[in-house]
Amino acid sequence: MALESLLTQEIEAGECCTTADSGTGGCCAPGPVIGMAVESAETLAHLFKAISSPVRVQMLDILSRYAGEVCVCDIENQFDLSQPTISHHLGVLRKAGLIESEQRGLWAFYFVRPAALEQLRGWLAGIATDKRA
Amino acid sequence: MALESLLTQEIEAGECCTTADSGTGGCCAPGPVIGMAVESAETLAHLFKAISSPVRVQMLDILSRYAGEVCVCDIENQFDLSQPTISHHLGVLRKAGLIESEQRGLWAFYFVRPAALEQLRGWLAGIATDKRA
DNA sequence: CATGTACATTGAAGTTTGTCAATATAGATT
DNA sequence: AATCTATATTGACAAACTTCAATGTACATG
Repeated sequence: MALESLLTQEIEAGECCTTADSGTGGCCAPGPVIGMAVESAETLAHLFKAISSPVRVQMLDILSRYAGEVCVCDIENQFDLSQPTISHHLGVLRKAGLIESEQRGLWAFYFVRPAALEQLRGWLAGIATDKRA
Repeated sequence: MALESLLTQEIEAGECCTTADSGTGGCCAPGPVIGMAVESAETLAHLFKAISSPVRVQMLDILSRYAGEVCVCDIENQFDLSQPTISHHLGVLRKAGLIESEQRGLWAFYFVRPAALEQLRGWLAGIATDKRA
């Protein structure tokens, strides 16, 4: 209730919100109430973490442009990194569910998985932005 | 040229791509050619990294729901974390350009910045997904 | 001005991440 | 079978991240 009032009321001097200090020692809203589900946050954060490296951003970019048609050695050549490191980054993206691989003969071909991306798009679309900034 | 051919040609046995070993010792496409600009990747990765923690995902969620109207102490109460830790996470989001703060008397009110979010939305929208998965 | 309150910064400890060298695996070639 | 080639895994180390206690800052109040 603290927050709902905040949205419509002016803040009085001496209180940071309307239900200041409701017994628990805190100044404002009590416990974890207003946030999203914790598991959702963890799932999303895990996906974002997988894309939180420039190398992996570029990998996704490459894989999306040449969907399913670049072998790991092609990807390897785009970076100044060792083969195990490339393999590691692909593994991070794969374990996060963002990409998938298909073995063809001696080579592995990766491609982007739509489902995971859709989750990110959906959440980002729902993040409303303030009017003023 | 290696990759363009890959998209239309079948892979011959014994080669992972059509221009295999063009003198440099590699098997496929040479140097960094097919990827996006490195700075773009770094910028995007930096933004994604800022959202790569469950705490910060929840913070963005809260800030978007109660845009510009939650003080730090409100946010603080939603987590089982110390005040400096909350301040740290807000700082990460702020330094990444995802949120901004406004001081009102004794309290600080944060709100989401549309520009940064739009960058992420734009890139994610451009990541094409393969037909098969 | 002295004190209290909201928030930020600093410093330190434990954990995670990025990277590579070395090694393993598995399919292809001879 | 022996060898070669593409990719994955393991182990190790440095860098970065998360967290908290302690301290600093700035506004507000008595």
